[in-house]
Amino acid sequence: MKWLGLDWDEGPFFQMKRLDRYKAVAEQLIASGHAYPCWMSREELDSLRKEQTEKGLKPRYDGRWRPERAQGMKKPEGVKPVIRFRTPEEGEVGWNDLVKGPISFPNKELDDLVILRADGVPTYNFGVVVDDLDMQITHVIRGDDHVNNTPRQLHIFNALGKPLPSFAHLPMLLGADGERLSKRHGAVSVLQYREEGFLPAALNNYLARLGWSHGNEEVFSRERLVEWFDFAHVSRSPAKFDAEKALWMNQQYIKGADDALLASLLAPFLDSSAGPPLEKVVALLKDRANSLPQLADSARIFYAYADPAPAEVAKALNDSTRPALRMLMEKLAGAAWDRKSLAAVIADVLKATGLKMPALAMPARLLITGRTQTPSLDAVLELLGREIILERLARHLQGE
RNA sequence: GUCCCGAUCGUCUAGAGGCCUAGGACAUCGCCCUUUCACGGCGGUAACCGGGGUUCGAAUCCCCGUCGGGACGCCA
Repeated sequence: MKWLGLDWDEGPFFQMKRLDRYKAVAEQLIASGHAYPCWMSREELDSLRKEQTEKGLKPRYDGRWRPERAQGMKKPEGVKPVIRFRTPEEGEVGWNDLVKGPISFPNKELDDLVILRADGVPTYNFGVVVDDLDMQITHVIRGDDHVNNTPRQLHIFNALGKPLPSFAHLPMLLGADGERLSKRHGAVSVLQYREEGFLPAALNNYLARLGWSHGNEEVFSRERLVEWFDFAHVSRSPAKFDAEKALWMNQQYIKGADDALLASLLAPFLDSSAGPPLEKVVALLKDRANSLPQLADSARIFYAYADPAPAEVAKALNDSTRPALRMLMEKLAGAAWDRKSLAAVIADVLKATGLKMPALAMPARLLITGRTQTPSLDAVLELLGREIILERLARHLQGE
């Protein structure tokens, strides 16, 4: 969350430190007839569920320890009971979901959920209601997978005589394969995107855009998102994460990022200790990278020289390029070292030899950087410096 | 199996009954720019799941089907 720049107002709070509070609320519910102790064992529950499933029924607790039914049932010796909520058996519960609209469930689909375990630890559906109440939560915004928990929580709010918060259920995120993306399936930590060289602002923007929209807007700042966000435009169906588009978004942010900032972010991906100032290199390259590792890789030509394959060199050097490169080398030895002058030197060589730019620039790139895909030759020359350029050209033209 | 929710280009989406000959973005294809690769510019291919209604008129509303997702724990 810190990496993404998402901050919070208070907490964290630990439920284990609030056990007394949950217990007190549970007792209140028991006193008002909304909850009751249940001594059914896990084994009994398991076989009941198995039976129901085999009959094609929904597996549910049957309410056998409800006070009005437990007459004559024998409490097992020395066993602490769990506390169950007494869910209404008739009617239905519903709410107006901020993103999905009206949703309702028949009460007969629900069962009497456990709210407090025998050891006094609250279960999720009970714990969050107490927490939401105590912390004065106004909007419960969570994943679609919680839609089915909402009616149970609604009942608890009602039993406590408290007003309901607003509920909003956001669509699930699916992986490229259409499989749900979650902690338990296809787990991807957000931090993995940091490792893959995403800028937090880019990921924020992409994620915000996934499942929510504001007309045709694609690239927008966090401030804009805050200004524009509304539940009405949250989509109601799950969305697949598209790595290609995420990368494109990242590229938009890399292009617009500050050179010095980018240079500092590159540290984990590149050793730039020997060579030109990384900031200048970044300025030259940032338009053509969609991730930090990719940017680092294209920057590497300035910091780590790898000899080109001899076969490539042989292909690049022929009777017209060889003398042209020699001429370039000679002129560079005495040239003023700024991009404009260097461009003029290159133009001179082209004029004198009659070669086209690519015919000279491609072999020059290969000899100087070991690669054929680099920024403009004059820019590369300027950043690398005279000494290195002359040394590399000489190395390959030597003895020719 | 039961219940809940959903469905527009390959993907993310715009769309609140006539502004839709269905718009934008990513991807893809072509052209231009060009010192290679990118960036950028221009253009193309490409979608309202199916069937019934309602209406003068439906991508938009209703019903059924199909498909997709979610939930059915003393997990959260």
